[in-house]
Order: sequence, then structure tokens, then C-alpha cells
Amino acid sequence: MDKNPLVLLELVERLGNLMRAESRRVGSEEQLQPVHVEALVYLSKANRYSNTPQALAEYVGITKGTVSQSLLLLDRRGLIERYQDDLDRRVVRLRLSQTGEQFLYDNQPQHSWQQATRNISPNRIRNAVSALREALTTLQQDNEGSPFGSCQGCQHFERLSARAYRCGLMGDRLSGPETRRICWLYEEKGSGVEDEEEE
Amino acid sequence: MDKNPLVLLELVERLGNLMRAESRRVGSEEQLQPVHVEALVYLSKANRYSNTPQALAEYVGITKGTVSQSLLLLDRRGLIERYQDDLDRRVVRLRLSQTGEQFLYDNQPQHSWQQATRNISPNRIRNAVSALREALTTLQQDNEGSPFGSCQGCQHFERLSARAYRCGLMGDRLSGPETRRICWLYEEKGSGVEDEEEE
DNA sequence: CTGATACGGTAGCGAGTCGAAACCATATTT
DNA sequence: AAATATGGTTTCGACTCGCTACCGTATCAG
Repeated sequence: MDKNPLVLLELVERLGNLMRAESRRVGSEEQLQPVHVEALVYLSKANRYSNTPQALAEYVGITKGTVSQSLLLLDRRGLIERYQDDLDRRVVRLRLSQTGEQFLYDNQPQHSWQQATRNISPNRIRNAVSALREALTTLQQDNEGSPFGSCQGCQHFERLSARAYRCGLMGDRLSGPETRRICWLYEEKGSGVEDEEEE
Repeated sequence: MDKNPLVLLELVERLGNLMRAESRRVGSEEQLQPVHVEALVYLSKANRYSNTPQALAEYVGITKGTVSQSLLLLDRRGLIERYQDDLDRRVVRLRLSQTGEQFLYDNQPQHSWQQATRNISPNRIRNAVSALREALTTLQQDNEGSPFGSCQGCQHFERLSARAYRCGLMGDRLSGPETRRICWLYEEKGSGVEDEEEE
């Protein structure tokens, strides 16, 4: 009866707008733009391979030039720290400063979302997650953007023992919590070439 | 295992970002910002009560001042038309121009989304829609923003006969297609006070 | 080792966003 | 008739954002 996919899009966009407005609200006190808040949130969730300007730019969907500006601002405000990578001295690494952590802790940009979803049964949430995840994966393939995901479901993820993990691509051992962070090297597990051409 | 609601948020934001990037892509040819494209899409879906700068501002989550600017630009470009309301001469009404319609038709901002969702079963989409709808409703209540919805499920909606409808709030008769457009006067049907307080 | 090329990041430009506040014109209330 | 509310517009300053040019480091070819 509905044109369902479009309705879903409508909802996603609208929720996105609202959460963006929320970011705006949260940031206004500190004179931060929504993008700045998004950047802080991203950094709080990115793993060790993904805390660079480049990855951030891809994630929020803006150019590296703009990201560079934003980072400058966040640095001036003391919310993040920038330091050089030892191995490749071109790359800049980012991390939240103490103040940055505190800012997120105080303002809880996701709080209103958690309120809004608290009455939805875990099961329905799980279903929604799975549907959206599928849409995201396809969308990313089509746009050839970087994937962004966490170790579960990543092709490079290896489990050494009960509590020891490893990234096969980079060769590092990973702690348990680290395997749940966002990584832009993520590659979908079963995704060699799907023959599922349906055209 | 997952912190599901947060994962869902993550997905919604990311999909939102991607679709925003898509808007950017679509608009770049015509030198339009993402917001401009969003505005056009909105106008193509808004019903007769909701085609005003005010409603648009609430919908996309920016201030009326900014909206005013954007509309100026869209008007200059000949993508929309602005005309005064007869009854209240303060209010400006908006509609897509021929060119505006054509623009949307040519560029299909939602095309990539439809591609991305075409392999998701209707049933899963329906579930996702229902979960997100619930989140949206709650979020809007908490933020006391205008609700935005279509006649199905609206408190003011009246069915006069098989194919004749009416908005009880405004007193107008509505055509069938019109009842499926976006309205910012929407009020959730069962929404006096839910006793469903769960903490 | 040396040049060419690739790549991560920064800098500057111009058009535009954005919130805030002031403002205008038209309702509405008193 | 005056006070107030409301829908829109204007102006301001800080910031975004794509773009292009640029810098320094890495990598590759000879």
C-alpha cells in the first residue's frame, strides 16, 4: 500500500535531520557546528587505523580541505589533539583530548535518541538494524566509498583464541574493545564478487 | 551483544550522510547545495498546508532566515514559484516550477536509494519503517518539533465516503492523492497521553 | 642515488549556510 | 486604537564546502 522503500528513505532522512539539529543544539553552547560534534563523536568511536583526517572526511562525506579547517578549529579549542604518525610522517593522527572526552560526556549527543528508542523492543531494533545495514552496504558499494564497519563481519578479522584477536590486513593484535570500534578498512566478509546480478 | 539502539543510530546517521552526499552530487551540476535539493524534494511532497517557508524550515531543521535565503536562490534560478496566500497575506506559498519538476525528474535524487534497497524484502522494510517511525514520533514529541506525517494515522483525518476525505482541523475536503502528501499539522492518532510509561 | 609520481595534509578563494537579532507587514487580542 | 503575535525578509559575522594550488613525505623506476 505504501511505497515502502521511499517511506523508509523519508524516515531516515528526517531522523538524520533531527539528529543533526540535536548536534547543533549540543554544540551551540560551545560555538561548535554540527560537523564538529559529529567529528568528535566519530573520533570517540574510531579505531587506530581510522583516526585520520582522511577517514573522517570520508565518514562525514566532506572534502579533506574542509575537514582540515574543522580540525584546526577543534584543535584551537583544545578538544582534540593531533600528532604525527611514526611510520608514515605524512599522516596526522587524531584523538580526543581530555576536554573533548569531557565535552561528549557532559553533553551526550545520543541521549535523546536513546530516550526515543527505549520503548522499541530489542527484536524490532535488531530487524531494523539488519535492513538498514543491508541498504548501507549496497549503497557504499555503488558509491565506492570506504565501507566503515567493525571487526565482526570483516573479512580481515581473525580470532586467535578466546580473547585474542588480530587484523589480518594490518597484522596487529587487537584488544576486545578495539574490535568493536569503527574501522574504515572494513571489508564485508562474503564480498568477493556477488554473482547476484539482477539487472 | 551489540548495543543495538546506538548501532541503529550509527546507521541512520551514516545513511543520512550518504544521502546528503548524494544530494550534493545531484545538485552540483546546477550549483545547488544539498539543502536546496532537499527543499525541492520536500516541496514535491508537501500538501497544501505545508508548502510554506516556515514548514520547510522546521522540516529540514534550519532557521527561517536561512530558508528565506535559499528560497530566494531557488526562485532566481527559476526552480520554484512563490505566491501570496489569499486569506492571510503574510504567508508565502511555494510550489515547484515546471523547471523544478523537470529537475527532480531528470536527476532522481532517490534513485540510488531505490537501487540499494531493491533486494530487501518488503517485509523487512515494513518492519524497519515501523521501528523508525516509532523513534521519530517519540523524538518529535520530546523536541516539540512539528510532527510531519500524512493523513493515515492523523487525528484530524476523516473519511467521508469511499473516495472522499476531509481534514477535520482545516475543514477542507481532500483528494485521494493529497492524503498521501506530507503535512506538518499531523497529529498522531492515539496521542492524548500514552499511559505506557515504562520508567 | 635520483628523478618522477603518488599521496596525506594544509592554505586560500568565493559562494553559500547558519543562528541571532532587527525589522516589516499583516493578523489578532484587548 | 493600541499592544501583541506571527510569517517572512534582511543583515551580520563565523563557518562550511568544493576547488585548486601547494608542501612534505613515501614509493617506484631507472
